[in-house]
Amino acid sequence: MEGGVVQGNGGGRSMQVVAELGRVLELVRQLEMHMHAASQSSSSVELCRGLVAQIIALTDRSIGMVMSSSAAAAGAAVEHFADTPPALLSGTPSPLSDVSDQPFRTNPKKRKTTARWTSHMRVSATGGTEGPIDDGHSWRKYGQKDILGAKHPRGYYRCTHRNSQGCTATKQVQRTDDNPSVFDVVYHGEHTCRPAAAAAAKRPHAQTLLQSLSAGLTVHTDNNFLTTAVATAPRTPENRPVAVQSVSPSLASPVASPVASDSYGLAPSPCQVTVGYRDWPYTGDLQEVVSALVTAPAEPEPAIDPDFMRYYFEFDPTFGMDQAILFP
DNA sequence: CCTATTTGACCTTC
DNA sequence: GAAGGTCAAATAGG
Repeated sequence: MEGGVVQGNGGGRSMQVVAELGRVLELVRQLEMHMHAASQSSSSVELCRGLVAQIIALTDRSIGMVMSSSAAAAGAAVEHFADTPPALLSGTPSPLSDVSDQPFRTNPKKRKTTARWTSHMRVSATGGTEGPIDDGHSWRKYGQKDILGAKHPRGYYRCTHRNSQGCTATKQVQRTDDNPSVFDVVYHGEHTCRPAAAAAAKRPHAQTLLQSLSAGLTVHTDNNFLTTAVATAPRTPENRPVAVQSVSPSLASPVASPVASDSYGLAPSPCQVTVGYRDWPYTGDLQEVVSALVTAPAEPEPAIDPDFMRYYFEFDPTFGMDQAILFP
């Protein structure tokens, strides 16, 4: 196993949901604003009611999109269920959070496990008969169990470095009933092992990494290198796409974003940035990285101060990006 | 020979 | 007692 390749999820449906949730977020912010004024004005109360109705409708629609895409997920790719580590969550409970607490299938007789699930995702394998994706770690199978009500047995894996390095990470892999080439994978615990030489050797070449990142991010340019990056790539817990991990030298003038989850500012030019995946970072010149990642044609750019480049990376923590920009 | 997988037995929890 | 999770001896494969 471990020879499979993550297939893209098309991105279209995800992007729709992202757009919908973005509007929900905006409405909630407006609601919060008007709620402060609501005690003094009856028109604000009416406004709040209207906003609540819109939020409910949008949320319903988003949930519907997710549910329908899950149902139609035959052969499709990666579904990342509410697994983002707490530190990365914006504090809003996910409507899917129930799912992560119930690995694989709901079973009233199933014993409760200690709440240490770290990740639940659905992955598909190319070829159909191979195991799910190689997630960058080496695993050793230590058991298999037929599960009541499931067509396929569940495999139990632990980190190969459990004995040598005391790494306690484990995962469970099970084919879904609907589509045998689609696997449910539950990860337990965090890897504490050092990546072996073999794993390090799997690191893609810089150009490959950038190409992969380019395929996984929707990046737009606007005037003055204004860019927007939204992660759409399938990801594993170990390798979340990261828009920008760090900027060096540090920003000349970080600017507070009008939207809390966004970050933008002026970067000195030349400037080194680190992008890529959590375990596979790539550091390069900002301009080079941006041009490598850009998928939308650039607007004609007005003259800017050659010593600075303005950049803008949209940051959506719910989509598994670790961080947008590290302000000094 | 070494390492990984298989599989029945055993353990834990409900 | 049932179901899920883990252990460890037997086996397979390089």
